[in-house]
Amino acid sequence: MENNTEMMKGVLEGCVLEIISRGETYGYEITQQLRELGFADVVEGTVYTITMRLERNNLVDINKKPSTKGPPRKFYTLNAEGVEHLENFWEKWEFISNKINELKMKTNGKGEEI
Amino acid sequence: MENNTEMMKGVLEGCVLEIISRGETYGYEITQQLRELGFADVVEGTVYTITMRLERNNLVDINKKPSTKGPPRKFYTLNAEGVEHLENFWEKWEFISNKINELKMKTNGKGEEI
DNA sequence: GCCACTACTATGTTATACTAAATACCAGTA
DNA sequence: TACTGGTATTTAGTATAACATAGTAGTGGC
Repeated sequence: MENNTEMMKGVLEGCVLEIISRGETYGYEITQQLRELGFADVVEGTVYTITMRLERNNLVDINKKPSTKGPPRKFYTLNAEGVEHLENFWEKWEFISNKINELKMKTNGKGEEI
Repeated sequence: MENNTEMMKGVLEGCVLEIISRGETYGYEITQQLRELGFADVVEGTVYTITMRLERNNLVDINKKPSTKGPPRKFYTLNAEGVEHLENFWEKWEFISNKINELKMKTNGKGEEI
């Protein structure tokens, strides 16, 4: 699929939060998980700007650990605020995706259902 | 619901295309329809920037008609390219919203389903 | 005349994802 | 040793889209 970047705005950060919520992880691994999940062309730079933002907004705790495969990793876990933020994200997602699916389902005329 | 504007990026234009596809309509009416659909805080300025963009990208035909209630209205209909663009939008939406819902449904661990 | 509603336009701001490049650590190998 | 490739983070700059806000204009009712 071609260029989805605009449609990813506002949701990619939520996806990263969700991934972190499942267990301590770090930027490089998050990128790979996103790719496995089907967001094939998400690149590292994008994920790092998000994790940096999460740091700046105090939604994560940080834990630096050495790696046997390269430079040290910065592991993230969600703090209380992060968890709240994530719940909030899913509520927003539910709300908006429902609205859009409603719009999609409705037929012609001026609003009658199928 | 508070601030969803980032999450609307990339989808609002698609919603406007969808509304136009259901019959000739104009900016002010599109705004009201979006509000009725639940996108309560979409303002006129936003819709007009979208319709201007649709014009610029040649996705719509334009038909100016007088109104008994105010200044003339610019009625839009989708042209062939606009229809194609709309179909494309819904494909992207299906793709991305499915991915996100998959992510939402999966539990902890490293990828096992519930 | 004044106000409310209808209707469009234009300017500047902000947030977010992307591009691209630089840096760094380690292991294997020629 | 030097080189390559995979792992891992940082940062500077760009593009895009939605938003806020203000301005312009036409109509009808008080």
